[in-house]
Amino acid sequence: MMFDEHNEITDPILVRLRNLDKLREKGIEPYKKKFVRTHLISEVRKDYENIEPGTETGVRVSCAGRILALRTHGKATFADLKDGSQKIQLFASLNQLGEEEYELFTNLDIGDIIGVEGTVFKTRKGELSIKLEKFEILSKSLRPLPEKWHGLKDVEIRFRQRYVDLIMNEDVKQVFYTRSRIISLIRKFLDEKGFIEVDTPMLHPIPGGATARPFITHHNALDMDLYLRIAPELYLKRLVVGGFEKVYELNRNFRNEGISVKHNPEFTMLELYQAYADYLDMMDLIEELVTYVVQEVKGTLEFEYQGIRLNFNRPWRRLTMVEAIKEIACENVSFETDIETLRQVAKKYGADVKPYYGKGKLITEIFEKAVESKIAGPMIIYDYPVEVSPLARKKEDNPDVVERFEVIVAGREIVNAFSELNDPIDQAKRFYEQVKLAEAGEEETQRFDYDYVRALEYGLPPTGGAGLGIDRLVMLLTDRYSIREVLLFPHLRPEEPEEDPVIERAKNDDEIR
RNA sequence: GGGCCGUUAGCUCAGCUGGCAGAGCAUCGGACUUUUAAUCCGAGGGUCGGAGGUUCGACUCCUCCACGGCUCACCA
Repeated sequence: MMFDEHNEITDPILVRLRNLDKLREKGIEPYKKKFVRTHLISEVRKDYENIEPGTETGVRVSCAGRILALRTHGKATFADLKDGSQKIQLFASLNQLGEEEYELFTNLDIGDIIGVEGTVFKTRKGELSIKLEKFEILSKSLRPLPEKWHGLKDVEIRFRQRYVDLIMNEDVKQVFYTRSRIISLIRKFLDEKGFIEVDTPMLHPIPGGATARPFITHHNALDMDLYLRIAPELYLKRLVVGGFEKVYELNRNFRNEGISVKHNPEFTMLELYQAYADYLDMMDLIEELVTYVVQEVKGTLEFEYQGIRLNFNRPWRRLTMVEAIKEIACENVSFETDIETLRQVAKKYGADVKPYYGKGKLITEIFEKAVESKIAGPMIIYDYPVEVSPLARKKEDNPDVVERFEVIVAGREIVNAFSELNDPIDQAKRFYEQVKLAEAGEEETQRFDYDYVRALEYGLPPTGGAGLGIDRLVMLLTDRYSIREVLLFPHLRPEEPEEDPVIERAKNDDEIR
């Protein structure tokens, strides 16, 4: 019900629409195009935070921001103003503003965006404030903000209307400042090492570079299906063939898989490739990169993630997959173990063992089910089975495994890296093995990419490559349990449009016109 | 996709074994020139997520649906 028995408007949006109308009746335009401010609120705070209570600086400043609280006391009113940098108290008095302006100020709604001009002073209670001389409504807010004390907690509203979450929850805003910082630190680190950032296609005719189900889309003019990329890997290595010896791409991948606390359909990856390097060089580079970022962001290399103690001091512990299984799960398995035993062990840990799984896949299953989640880390797990690594170079003294490693932190993979397979004949064989697996019924396999093999035929220098999951790194450094907390707009099902009095108003205006 | 849990005023939440729908904040009206979760007086505000069903009677029990959370599976 939007009207009560006295025919008063009770719907909060209608109340605010009425307030908007009142402003327009007074000839005040509530949506301005520009406001020149002299100070960010943080600058005012920085310059005058230390003045004594009761001090009038006489210094004039103009600031702008959103009203988050209003405390009226008859002929004087306090308000909290928040801009992108900080919050400050405003003091408005009838004396200073005059009757008309003062009434306008007390009738502001919480959430309104205003520009102010006044002098800096500190109240007797020691609150740094701006004594208003002038103010201007810059944007009228038509929707009530959540309650000031409990704030916004409803997770669904927080994600659907992230803008409200960001207004209300400073810690959420900090997560995204940190995210931005992490990304720019990574770019800075790689740029200084002589890497160049490149943009390769997001629309792939063949989804490659990873094992995952792709999103399919369609190009109308060419009448062809295209896939949103699942990884940029094959394009980046083509660039190494072309002579870019240090390249990286830091951008989105798309995978048509389940959504969970660790998975979003689109997520951000860093992939980097360095010519004339191998996976051991990648271990060093990744250790250096990650410890640099951790130190810059956390100020220390030892911290807790969700109660798990992490220690990023170098060198990180390095174990082969088989060693890790032995040490952490106390299972003595290897490529020497007969396949039936491997199957039994894998099943024991809950793996869904398919008949066509070879020893390598079974060992990987055992590692993932029995070991991975128990590692605090960071720990480097290396010597991955060739069976699960179709793009990595085989180890010279052991053809069962490849020169590949993953970095595990808090039970999760955050880095995957290897010496790139640069033998075109071997690569073609691996693609054929993937095709055979697909025929055997494996749902997720890599597709045969003829042009990629052709590129290798020209000669890919020995190359080391690595991929780093940015979202997961951000989760670690911001201590967030869910990936949604580090994505500004995590994927959600569409909602039913709610009734919106503002849109109703717009429709009615149209009818009048 | 499976399992478990949740959805009550603008927000945060109560609401017992089925019996008149509640609080705080916000809003509206009034008082108040140093408050800061301002205070004081007064008032209004609900399709109890949606649709069915059981019942004399459903926020409460049952079924289905929607959305969300956690979890398992696929995956990073």
